[in-house]
Amino acid sequence: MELSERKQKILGAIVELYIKTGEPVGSKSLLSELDMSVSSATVRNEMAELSALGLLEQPHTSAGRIPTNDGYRYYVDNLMVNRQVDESLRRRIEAGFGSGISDPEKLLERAGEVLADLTGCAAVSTTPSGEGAYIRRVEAVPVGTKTAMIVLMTSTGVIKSKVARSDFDLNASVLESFYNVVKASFVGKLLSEVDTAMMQTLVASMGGDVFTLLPLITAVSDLAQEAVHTEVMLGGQSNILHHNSYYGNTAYELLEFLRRGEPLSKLLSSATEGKDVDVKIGSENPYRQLMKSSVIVSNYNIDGNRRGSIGIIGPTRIDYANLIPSVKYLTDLVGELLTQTFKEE
Amino acid sequence: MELSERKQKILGAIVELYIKTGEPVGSKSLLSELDMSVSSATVRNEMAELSALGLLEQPHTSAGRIPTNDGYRYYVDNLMVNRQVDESLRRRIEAGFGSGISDPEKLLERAGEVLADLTGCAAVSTTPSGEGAYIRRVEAVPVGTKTAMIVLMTSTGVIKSKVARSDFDLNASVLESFYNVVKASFVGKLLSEVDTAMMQTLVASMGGDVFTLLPLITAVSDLAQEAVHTEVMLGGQSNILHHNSYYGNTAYELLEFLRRGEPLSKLLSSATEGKDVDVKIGSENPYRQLMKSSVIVSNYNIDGNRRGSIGIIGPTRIDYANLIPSVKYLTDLVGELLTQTFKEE
DNA sequence: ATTTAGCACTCTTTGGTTTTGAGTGCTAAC
DNA sequence: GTTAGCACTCAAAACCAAAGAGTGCTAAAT
Repeated sequence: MELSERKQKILGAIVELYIKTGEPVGSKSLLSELDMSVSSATVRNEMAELSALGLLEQPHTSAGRIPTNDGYRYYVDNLMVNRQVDESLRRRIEAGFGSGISDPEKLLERAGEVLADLTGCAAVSTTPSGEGAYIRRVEAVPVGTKTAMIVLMTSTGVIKSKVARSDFDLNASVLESFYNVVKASFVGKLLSEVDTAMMQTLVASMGGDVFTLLPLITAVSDLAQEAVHTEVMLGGQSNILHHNSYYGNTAYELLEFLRRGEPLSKLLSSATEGKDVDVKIGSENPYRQLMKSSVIVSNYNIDGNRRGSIGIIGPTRIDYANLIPSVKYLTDLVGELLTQTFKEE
Repeated sequence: MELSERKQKILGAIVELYIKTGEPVGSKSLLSELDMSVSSATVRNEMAELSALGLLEQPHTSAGRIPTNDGYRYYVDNLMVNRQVDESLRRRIEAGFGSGISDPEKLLERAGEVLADLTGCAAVSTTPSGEGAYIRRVEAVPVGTKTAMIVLMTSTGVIKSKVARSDFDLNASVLESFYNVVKASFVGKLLSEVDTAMMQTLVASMGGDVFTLLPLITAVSDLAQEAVHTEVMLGGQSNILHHNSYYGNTAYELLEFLRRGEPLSKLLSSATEGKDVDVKIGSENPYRQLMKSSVIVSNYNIDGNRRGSIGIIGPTRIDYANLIPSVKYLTDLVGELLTQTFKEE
């Protein structure tokens, strides 16, 4: 869509003013913000044309204009200039991580909280995906004569644990054969390789040990499954109230929607293919509950591989110019932290 | 405070009716619920007296009565009969835990979610306190030539991990001396014994190894600190909206308050000394933000020792008779699950 | 001494009416 | 193409009246 320079200037100003004030923008109040040597009537004509193009709309006939989804989209794609993440903000972000959290789950949770505080939006973050990660180590720690805690650690530093209960005494020799099996069949394997087929052939090949070891081995497999799954975490829910106090009762619906991790997970993974930062505005979102919200998501990479996402959810009239860079900055930082921590030299 | 039998009956009925409907209870509507052979005027007189005693109040002169905090308190202490947790509810609770989550942190988080869903309130839960727990095992897993992931497991099944970075190569002999130190000075120790004093004497006694081992040992100590700390988790925030849509704007304030773990933690630990289930009503709570809320908290025990708490936060007009037993039931269940899992036979 | 019927009074809620004012679209002149 | 002017629209605010639920009080009844 081609717009005259003047139309662009007007559209941009309306979007920004509306983002700032939340009030529909009228031709006069727009002029007082913008130094243009034209009259309000001229602006009105332009606004009428922008409306006809579907970029602006009116809540009712005698009100000012607000941007439509397409209006925001045009703004984000063509008009907006990303603000720099300024020094003080950077410091706040970095301070938010405090001293070396190295558990990735905790780190990502914290990242969500930091982002939520910073942006005043709800924030989502996912733990690093286990795709491509392999099993680095497995331990069996006896906690009783017949029970042991199985601990699995992946190459991405994720640690999962679970108690396994056997019908037999877990004496030294049993543990030894357990470690043998683990060493032969699990350590170094990709998490995704540990599936039911693999387990079946493993069990078939085990012979006599199978009864004593089965519960332990099963636990290892369970943990591997768990570690592949990315977990979705949500923070800053209270911020939604802040925004949606206008929107009436949708706040509850939105919060309720965000509680369910599964749709969120889809949202994050579908987003941001290829692009640096993905912005979905209002009805561009695939879920009814997000029709009035915008979602800004970015991926973090560990060692150059995309491993997870961090994003924020806010009203469509969100401060794109400032927040998109913020999300990007935080995401990159998280990627760096994780890469550094788990770099294999 | 002594009340005539009739006053008790009236107060109880008002509390229950108000809890059910949320509307101030008038003398007539009360009579239609209650089969008493007196007139509304008599009831009015009684109500006036209950008001004078500070058990009832009126939102405005010409409205029905609602219970005051003291009114609720009297009801909970003297009038209420705990409902049984019925079969279907038990099943829902037990189903909520699915198949063997044995990571205590995850289990408690899940418990909070289950409780929130069940009660329609926000729920808080704490991870098992490390007080009295000892260090069961420590592992150092190399992730690079100079970095290792330190994993610590406690007797209560809590697992904490952290990456330690050294200036020296972590070769086999370094790891061996690390394990020696760990075996001698950490394994079997109470978490609370690992403090700065203990660390200082340890470092002093270490001699030449100190430079290579210090980062690793420090990490162990950090993890022990972390493991003593109970973590507070919050679930079901969206439910607060549900209730507080009446209350005006307090919902945001409340949510914002609940985000901060620290006051919550105090709340939980101060509560429920000795008692089975602790109920704090409105202004009985030590925080301004909770003045209009009630908190129902109960402890769970592992092996007979109090280890943490689970509770719900709702409006003062919460269904005490049903929810108090529910909280109790869930708490006991969690205690049992954790006890079973980590029982040392 | 309680209980009750009756009544005047209070105060929120509800709904309708009016006023206000920001903002528009159109027309005609520049 | 731009602008001044003007009639028109419509949400929001202000105002008012009526309705209704509920009370407290008094005086009679039990």
